[in-house]
Amino acid sequence: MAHRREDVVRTALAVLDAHGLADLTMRRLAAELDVRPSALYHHVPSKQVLLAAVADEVLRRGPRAEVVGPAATWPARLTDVCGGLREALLAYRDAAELVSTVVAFGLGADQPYADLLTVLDDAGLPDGLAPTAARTVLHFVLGHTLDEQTHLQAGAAGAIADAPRPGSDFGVGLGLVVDGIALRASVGRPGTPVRGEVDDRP
Amino acid sequence: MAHRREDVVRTALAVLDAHGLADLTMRRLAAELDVRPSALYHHVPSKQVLLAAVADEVLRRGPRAEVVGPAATWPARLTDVCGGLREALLAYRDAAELVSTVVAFGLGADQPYADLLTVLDDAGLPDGLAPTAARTVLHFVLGHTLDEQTHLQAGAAGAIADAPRPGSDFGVGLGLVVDGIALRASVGRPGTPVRGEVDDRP
DNA sequence: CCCTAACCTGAACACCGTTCAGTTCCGGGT
DNA sequence: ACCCGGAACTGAACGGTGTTCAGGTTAGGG
Repeated sequence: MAHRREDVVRTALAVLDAHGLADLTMRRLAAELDVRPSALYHHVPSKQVLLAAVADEVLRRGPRAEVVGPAATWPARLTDVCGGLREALLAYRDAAELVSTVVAFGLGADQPYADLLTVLDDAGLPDGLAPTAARTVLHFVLGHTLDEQTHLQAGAAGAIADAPRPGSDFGVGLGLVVDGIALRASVGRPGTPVRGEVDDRP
Repeated sequence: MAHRREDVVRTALAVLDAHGLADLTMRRLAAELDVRPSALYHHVPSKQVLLAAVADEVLRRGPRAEVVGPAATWPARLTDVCGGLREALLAYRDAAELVSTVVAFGLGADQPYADLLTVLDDAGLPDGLAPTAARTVLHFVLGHTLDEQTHLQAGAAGAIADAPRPGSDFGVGLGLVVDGIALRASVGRPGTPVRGEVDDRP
């Protein structure tokens, strides 16, 4: 059939979305491509690398929608980036879990951190605080969205008695972190704390 | 040999600490107990449940050191709880990864969230904000510590060119979140933002 | 027209979590 | 003293996993 690496990654994402991360197995993926499992190793050196590529693909397809322009205040831009990341993760089954582990083990998916750092570099934070702030925001977004997606899918299955997160939780929690950063920034001083709200439709 | 469930969990924790989560396998654990793998299923219904029990054991052994008294301000108590949780996770190899996944999938390890909620209930937050704030703090501590432990162990192995996190990162990042919460609290108003610093020895 | 390089097969290796019928063995009640 | 119940465990298997490798097939450019 003569597939290419691109086909493998795309099909892997399709299997992920349709059957979940636990069912994204090399044998299953090979069957979907009508190929023997060993053939996959001509396109990808290991499953780890494959998963990293799938994570990158999820983020690449995610809505990098610049809802607010580059002229907006940094809290508005930061909130925008976080909302886009969350939507990208919620768009595919188990994507939050996948991206979280890929990020945690440093196998790829560096774009979100880079994006956050770009925005925070314009916030006028004290020296060296921007990377720490970026990591703090990233930990929140990944942790929250993983939590949200897990409970969402648990609710979609038969698991009753599983209290779903209030839909506004993301915006509220993110607001806490953003305001904490704003306290250290030279623009957006306290007294006029920036109540960055995020677009939130389930 | 007549082992009990308690022995299994304790030995599992020892294997985790000595060889890492990837090597904590039912067969390996059985060998360590000088027993056949099937014997483990008389003490534990599945590996998932075993891992949850190990996570709980990690947290139980963790320093619930009440460095500050119950009479201290809530930001000080919150910082104390978070520092204790971090230390508990750093005390055993791969413990951050283990506890993070157990928490994320709701299989156990509820104590940290409960502890955070207890403290935040005294902060005088607007109605319904305390649980959201508790989850936000928990996501930060778990995410940060997982990151920290991963890079720590990557550095301990041969992986050079892996920039370790600055030791003060935890206290700084936590300070951001705590201050963001303090902005919403009726005690510890802005203008006197609480610079909660945490004990931080690597 | 041939040859190279990409692609793929078939078979195997060394693991993994889990199940289950049957065996061992010890402590306590009669 | 005897028996018995139950806890602990064995041995073997099942169906799965990621990965390796020698060899075969095939399409495209010189």
